[in-house]
Amino acid sequence: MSFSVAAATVDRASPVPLYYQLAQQLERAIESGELPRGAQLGNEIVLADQLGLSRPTVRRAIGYLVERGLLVRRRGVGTQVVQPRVRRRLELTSLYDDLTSDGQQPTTRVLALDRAPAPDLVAQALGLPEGEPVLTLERLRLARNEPLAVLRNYLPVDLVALTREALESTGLYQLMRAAGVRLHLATQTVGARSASATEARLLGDRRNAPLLTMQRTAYDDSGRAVEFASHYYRASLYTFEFVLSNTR
Amino acid sequence: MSFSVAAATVDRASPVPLYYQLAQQLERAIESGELPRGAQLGNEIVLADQLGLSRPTVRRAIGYLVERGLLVRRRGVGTQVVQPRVRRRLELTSLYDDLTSDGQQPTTRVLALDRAPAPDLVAQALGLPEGEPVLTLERLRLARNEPLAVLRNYLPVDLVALTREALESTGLYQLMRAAGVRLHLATQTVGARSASATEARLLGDRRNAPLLTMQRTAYDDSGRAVEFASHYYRASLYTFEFVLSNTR
DNA sequence: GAGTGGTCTAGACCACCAG
DNA sequence: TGGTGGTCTAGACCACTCC
Repeated sequence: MSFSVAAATVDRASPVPLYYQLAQQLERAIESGELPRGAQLGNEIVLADQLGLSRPTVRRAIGYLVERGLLVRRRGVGTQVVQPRVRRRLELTSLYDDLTSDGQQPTTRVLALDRAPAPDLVAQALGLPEGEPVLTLERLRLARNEPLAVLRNYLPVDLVALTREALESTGLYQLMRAAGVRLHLATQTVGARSASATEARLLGDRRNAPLLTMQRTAYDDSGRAVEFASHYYRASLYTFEFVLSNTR
Repeated sequence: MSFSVAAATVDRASPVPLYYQLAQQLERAIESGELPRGAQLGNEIVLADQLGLSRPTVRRAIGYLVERGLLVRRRGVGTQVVQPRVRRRLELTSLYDDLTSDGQQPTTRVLALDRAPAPDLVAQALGLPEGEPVLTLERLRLARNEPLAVLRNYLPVDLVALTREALESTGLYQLMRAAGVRLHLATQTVGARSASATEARLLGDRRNAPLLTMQRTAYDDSGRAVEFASHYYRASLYTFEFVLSNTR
């Protein structure tokens, strides 16, 4: 059975690209179960016709969802829904955003917020001279009143003005975006280690408890390094999930 | 200074898509340092002209590299090289492939290879009835003669014929590909925990040593689940690295 | 205003898969 | 053999950035 996506419509007056409007509508249809696992999407040319779009535009929308693992295309066969229960692909979002959208009521305690000379590793990641002052930030993140992670971030001093109040009521990435920083790219390293006594105390866990660690360098759309982060999470409460796909 | 990519050529007789040929040549130029960090790529229309390609084809090649974090495009400005020292994006490859390409001389000891009823978690991941027999596989992976990870895999019984010999001389994914399985998509969860006494003994590490864990369900291009894996790695020897990008 | 990438179109031909 | 996606072309117009 080939599903008709007649419900989809695009708004040509909107500044949002047509392919993206279509992709979002398809994504919603998949997440709502309207397009169940295995559903055929129907051939691209007909689809384009129904929507009043060209085939390349429709293909681009489909390609976006294929890339994110929601659809599969097979030549001679068609396009099908792969994953009804979608895990969101690990995206360029913050822990705060993720917890909020999961309804986990994140809270934050600012442990430190000041300017300090950049340690070697940080200076190197941000492309600054060693010892250059950087905005240095340490936060304890809790979810449902349970300590979850310690977040250490380093930012160029001129990037964004931060206050304890702002940081306790929202996420760092939201503040950066509000300050006009457009995050574009990040490289991340995920590992594990045992908690030191200090780390264990902060997290309310036992010494040597397993920690999940993440280091990240984020770049804006000009290629400038705008953030270095070194975080650790209680492994009993947190994991990273993501989708890998093989579309050339 | 705008770099001329006159060196690039495409072979129209090749079955490899033109955009992909171009993308690979650009990637090599970036990795070799021929296109250093910050280099301008030069305008798309001229580039297309020089290469004898259409602009959409050139854009597709560039878009592929933007997606992988090697290039940045800015409207009104141009396309630049972002990352000279590229970390390979976490891709749908096996640990064996990764170690081989890093020159780390992986070796494998097969600890178990048999058919057994699928545990609940495995049956659910593979979409099989509970207790259905599955190919069950446990391997110890070493790099430079040092124990690195224990790999446990579960596969549908009819998928591929495996022998201890084959598994000790190459990677599982290579064997699956050779058997005609086309891996297309995987969902992964990365976490951490402490090693049990048994796990520690296998890895030659101490009890309670931190482990990095990874669970993966992989699908072929028809959307069929073809592998469930539950692996653990010595955290002192292994990390996951990947690039996140924000191209819609 | 000049130059860049961002989007979109309307075709064309090919490769693969199923019946 | 017919239908599907995969690739490619040659344009067009727009939005943004910088001078």
